[in-house]
Amino acid sequence: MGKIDDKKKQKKAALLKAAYQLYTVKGIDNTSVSEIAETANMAKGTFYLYFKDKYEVRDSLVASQANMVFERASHQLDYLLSEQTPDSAEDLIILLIDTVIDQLSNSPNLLRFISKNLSWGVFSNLQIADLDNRNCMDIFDALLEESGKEYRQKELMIFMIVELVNATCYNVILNHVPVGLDELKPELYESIRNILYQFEIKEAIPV
Amino acid sequence: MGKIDDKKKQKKAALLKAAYQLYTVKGIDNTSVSEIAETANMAKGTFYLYFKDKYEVRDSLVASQANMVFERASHQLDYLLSEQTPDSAEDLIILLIDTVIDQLSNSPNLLRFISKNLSWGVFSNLQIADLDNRNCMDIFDALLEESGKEYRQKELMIFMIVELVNATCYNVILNHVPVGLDELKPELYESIRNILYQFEIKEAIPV
Amino acid sequence: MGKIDDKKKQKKAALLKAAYQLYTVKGIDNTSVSEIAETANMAKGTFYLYFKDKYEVRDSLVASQANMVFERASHQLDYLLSEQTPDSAEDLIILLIDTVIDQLSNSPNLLRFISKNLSWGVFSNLQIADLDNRNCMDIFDALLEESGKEYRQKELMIFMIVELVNATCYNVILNHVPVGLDELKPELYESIRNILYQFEIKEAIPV
Amino acid sequence: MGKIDDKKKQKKAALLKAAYQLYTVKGIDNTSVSEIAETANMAKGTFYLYFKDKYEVRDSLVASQANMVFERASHQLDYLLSEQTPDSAEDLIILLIDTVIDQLSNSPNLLRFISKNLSWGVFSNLQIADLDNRNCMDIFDALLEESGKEYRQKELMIFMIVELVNATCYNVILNHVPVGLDELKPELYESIRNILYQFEIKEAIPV
DNA sequence: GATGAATGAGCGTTCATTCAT
DNA sequence: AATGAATGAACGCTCATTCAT
Repeated sequence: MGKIDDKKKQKKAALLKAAYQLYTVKGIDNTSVSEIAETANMAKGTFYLYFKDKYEVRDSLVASQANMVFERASHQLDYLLSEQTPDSAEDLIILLIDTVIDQLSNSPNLLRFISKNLSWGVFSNLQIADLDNRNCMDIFDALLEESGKEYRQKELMIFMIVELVNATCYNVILNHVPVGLDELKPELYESIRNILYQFEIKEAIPV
Repeated sequence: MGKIDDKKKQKKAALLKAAYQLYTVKGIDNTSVSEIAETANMAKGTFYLYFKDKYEVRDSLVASQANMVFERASHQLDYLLSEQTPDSAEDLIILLIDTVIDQLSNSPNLLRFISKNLSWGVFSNLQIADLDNRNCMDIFDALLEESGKEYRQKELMIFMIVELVNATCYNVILNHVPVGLDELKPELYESIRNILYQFEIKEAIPV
Repeated sequence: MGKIDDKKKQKKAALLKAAYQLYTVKGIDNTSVSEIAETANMAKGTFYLYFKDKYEVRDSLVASQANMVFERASHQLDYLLSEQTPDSAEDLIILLIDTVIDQLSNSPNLLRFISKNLSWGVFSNLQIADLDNRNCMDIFDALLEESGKEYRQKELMIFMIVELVNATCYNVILNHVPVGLDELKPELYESIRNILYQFEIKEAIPV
Repeated sequence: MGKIDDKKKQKKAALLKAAYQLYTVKGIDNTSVSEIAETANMAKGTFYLYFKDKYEVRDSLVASQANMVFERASHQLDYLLSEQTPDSAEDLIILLIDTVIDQLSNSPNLLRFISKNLSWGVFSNLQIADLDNRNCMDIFDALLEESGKEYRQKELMIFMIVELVNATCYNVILNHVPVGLDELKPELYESIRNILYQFEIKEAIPV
């Protein structure tokens, strides 16, 4: 019985893989169900045994792809931390963001796909399988916790950081305007530090 | 005959209006030329007398809509300045952005449409008819000039500000996550001030 | 399943038949794919499962129809030869042409269709399935070989004969001008004999 | 009033000229009324003041173009006769055909257009304006008369000659198969002489 | 007479979806 | 479970024709 389930999972995976290739290259609107099935070496009708339509496939893909990015980023972060100690929580967060950006800059299609389809609502609740199903917010939270500092309106703060990163990287990586990624990064990270500082709760100085 | 030209302008305007309604509600990919023509109370063929295809309509709309937003913002800014003097160039820029945001928050469809279709390349070169065809960058530049301060990498700075505003407002206005617009604004404006400060060239303090 | 393949062949045959009817009556330019599908009692989309467009159907038809004519002519010739011996190679060729003409005169639509669409290039290379895939030229060649006579510029000779037959029969059979087929035939055959004689290599008379 | 009639004739002529250019290059089916009017520097609606549809234009063109060919051929023949005397009526006819062929070989579009659209019925009754509105048959007749010889079934004879010339030249000039025009001509003219001889009424030899 | 804006039927083609096998 | 033939609605687009100006 597990064998059959395996086969089904393989079919589903093949469809997802095929769809991802086509979506990122041609866009979802120019991709037909026929093409997805054909690319996955299946008959057209088989597609409908696994997905309602091509939009359900997209939703499934967005979640899994974003998942992978964060899993890889998390592993990369662990690796970096094993080698060197960062100076601060801010450094940690920027390290995390940096590894994410590097992944996206190596795969423009992935960036395009995620940026177009990943809303804040989905993102903030994204469960990361490898990390005990903690979601993205939890991960940021944990990093902030370790700093010993207090922040107000944490979700808004992370939201602003994430949107700033996403929006600027989208243009810079995909269109190379107005500057290159190397030029963007230092300014972007400086701005992130500023945002973090902006939301930091400073202890009243005791008289 | 001016009469005929008038009629043609009306037809074109009707098509643009119809297309705008449909694009904002259903997206351009799910809007057909038939629908646009029907909504504009015309025969399908008439559409093709005025536009090559639905994408030409979109491009025409993006430019004119963004144009309108900036013209209104500019007028609003002039009006506000006639009533009160801002304290600084930073205040001016934030005032400008604030009027833009208010417009967009009053018309979510407009926001959705512009956000989806206005790339940085188009935006930075957008000619504003009412302002002697100066483009958006020129307007920002002029505001910065008046401050008496010097900034490095102006284009990158403006790019980061615009993208931050656009991305955060898109989510907040359209999806009301993670906070409301009233909550976002003060933090957003504080971040903008920080970005401006970040790029400001500080004079070396003479010993 | 042979069953499914059978059904597909039937569908294709039905489309070919429908297209042939429409092409011969209205011409290919005035025949739409919709009509072909409708005439064949199919949905429009089904057409595109079997043919790229209406021109592919035409090419398929031209080949098969011309094929049929020549196969029937060949069989008819065999039959006639079993009953009576022709006096000469010229007689054989004229017999062959006569059986072709008779077929065409019995089916004006076939004549119209073949004449309009069968160029010399296609004709001269037409493979006749029943005759070991020999092409039309081979068949004429074989008949000429048997005569024991030698001909120069055989291809040009056959070309002139075929074109003369085709052009005159087209008018006579379809428009009955300037004479009837019965009146044309003897003169046409006499002309063919003359053309054959014209290209015959006569042995120099030894002194 | 003649002025107005002149203008009308000019418009009609412009439309015919435009249509001829388009028909010969793109074929009548791929030529739209819009294009004809546009090429003739007129509004689309004006076309319909002069012709019922594009097919009426074609019919008008076929007649006038064929007319021109024969007028030119006739003039050319007169000129040649003024320089040298032909040996016989057969020579005359072949000279006439030769001048026609040369015209057609210089203008493949004209050849394609005439061949496709000129049926024997139209041809045989074609009135040649310059030659006292005698038709093509009359011209051939006159040439044959001068020979002093008698021919039976003159119309059939001319029909066979014309069709043989037309069909062979069409392929040779437009497709260069199976031989070139230079190779075709001597054999074609020899065949024409044979056809003329075939229809010649030979006097019974008095005992 | 001349115009050209407007029409809308019709084209070729695609494709999501169904369903008999 | 898997197939893929069949469907037919809908698409983008063209164009002959009309008619108010």
